[in-house]
Amino acid sequence: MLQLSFIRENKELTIKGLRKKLVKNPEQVVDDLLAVDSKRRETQSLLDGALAKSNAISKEVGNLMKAGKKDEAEAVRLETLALKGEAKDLTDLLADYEAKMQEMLYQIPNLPHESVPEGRTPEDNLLVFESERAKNLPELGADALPQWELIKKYDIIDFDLGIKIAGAGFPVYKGKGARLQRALVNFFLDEAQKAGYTEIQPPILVNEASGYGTGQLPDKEGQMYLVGEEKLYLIPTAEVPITNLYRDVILKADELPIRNVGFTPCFRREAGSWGAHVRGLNRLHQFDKVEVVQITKPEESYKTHQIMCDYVAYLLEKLELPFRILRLCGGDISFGAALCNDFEVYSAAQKRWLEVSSVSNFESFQTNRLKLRYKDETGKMQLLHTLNGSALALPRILAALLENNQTPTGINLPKAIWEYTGFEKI
RNA sequence: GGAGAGGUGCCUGAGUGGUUAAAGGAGCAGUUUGCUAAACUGUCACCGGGUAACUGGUGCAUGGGUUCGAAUCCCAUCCUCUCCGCCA
Repeated sequence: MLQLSFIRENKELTIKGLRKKLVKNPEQVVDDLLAVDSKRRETQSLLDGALAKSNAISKEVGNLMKAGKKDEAEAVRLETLALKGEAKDLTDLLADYEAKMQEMLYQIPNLPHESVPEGRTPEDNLLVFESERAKNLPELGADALPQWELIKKYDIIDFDLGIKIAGAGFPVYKGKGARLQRALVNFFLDEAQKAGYTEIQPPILVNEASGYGTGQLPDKEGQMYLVGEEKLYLIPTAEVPITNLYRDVILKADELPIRNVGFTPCFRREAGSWGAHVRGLNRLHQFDKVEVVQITKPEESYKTHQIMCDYVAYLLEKLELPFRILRLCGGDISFGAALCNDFEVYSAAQKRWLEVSSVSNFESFQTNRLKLRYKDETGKMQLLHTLNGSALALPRILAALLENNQTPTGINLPKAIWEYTGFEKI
C-alpha cells in the first residue's frame, strides 16, 4: 500500500508510475483518492472540535457534581444532547471516508522503480544478464526426453499416485526423486546460511491479517487455498509467514538488516492458468521452495536487491544451469513490487526457459500495511523496505537438471550436490 | 471436548464511573564527568491544525451498547494461559 502522504506530495510522480503499471485512468484514480482524503481531513477537524467541546462539558459536570451542585450539573447535562448527535454523525461520516480511502489505497499498485522498462507483456521484459552457459546453450539431439518422460523412465516422480490421493498438480516424489529434492533443499539452506541468512521454520497456514500484510489479500484472494472453518490460508510462498513475523514491529537500527531464509511447501490454486505448457513439473498446486527475505533501511534496499540477485546467480552457477535474468516490465511486474528480476533456466529438451526465481524489492509497499518501522538516526519513525526472492523453487530446477544432464546411461548430477544426494547419477 | 483465569505501553504492573496510559524498570538521547558508574532531565503510537514553538482528537484485545463522562458497567467476537480429557 502506498503512503497517502507520498501521493499527496508527489501527485504527478504517482500518476506517471501508475501509468507505467498500466493502471487505467491514473489521473482519475489519484484525483478520486485525494478528494476523499480532503473530505476526510475536513470531517476530522469538525469532529475533533465537537469532541473537544464535549470533553470540556463532561469535565465541568464532574466538577459540579464533586462540588455538590447537583442542579447546575443537571442543567449542563441537558445542553449536551445536541452536541452528542452531532458528534455521532461526524464519527459515522469519518468512518465512511476512512473505509473508502482504505479500499481505494488497497486497489492501487506499487509504483515501479525508474529502471523498470515500459511494456505490456512478457515480451517487453528486458534481458539484463545471460550466463556463459546461456550464451552457449546445450544441444541434446533429437532423442532427448522432456522432464515428464524422464520422470517416468527413471520412476522418480509419480503424478498418477498424486492424482489418486489429492488431485492433479500434487506429485508424489519417490526414491532418488525424493532424495534429490531433499538434497537440493538442504543445499539451498546451507548456502543461505553461509551467505548470512537465519533459517526460519514458519507455519504454513496463515490468518487473514497476514494475507493482507504481504499483499496477497485482497488482490489474489482466489489464488490461495482457504482451509476449513478457521479462515486460514495455505501459504503460496514462505514470504508470507516470514515477512509477517515483523507485522506491527518497530525495529532498532542496529537490528538491521534482517536476513531470513525459510524452506516451506507452497500451495497455489493456479485458477484459470492451466494450458499447453504446464506438463509435468512446470506448474503445480504444491511445490517446495526455499525463500530468502530481507528487511532493510530504505536507502539500502536497492544495493541489497543486487546482492540478492548475485546470490541467486551464484546458486545457479553451482548447479551448472544455463540461466538469464529479465527485468520485468511495468505491465508484467507484480502488484506490490517496485522492481523485480526474474531468473530463468534453460530446459534443454523442452527448449524452453523456465522461471525459477523472482527477486523483488517492495520498498515500503508491504511495510506500510505491516506497520513495520524503525527509528532512524534523527529519531524519526520510518517505514522499512522489504525484499524477497526464491533461492530457489524446486520443481523447475529439478526439471532443468533432469533434462540438461541426461545421457544414454543416466542423468549426471552437478558436483555441488553430490555430498547431499549420496549419489552422482540417476 | 469439559472447567476456570485472563488480555492495559518495549517489559513488569496498579487502576470497580469523574482531569492523568499511575508507578517502577529496560533501551535510547541530553546534561554532568578525566574515564566508567551514579545522578538529573527527556522519551508511547496514530490521525488532524500550524512555517514553527505548540495544539485538538483517538487508542487499555476487537466490534457494538449504556452514560454528560467508560480501562472500569452490559452484549458479542477473537486470542492467551491453567487444570482435566483426548492425542502426534
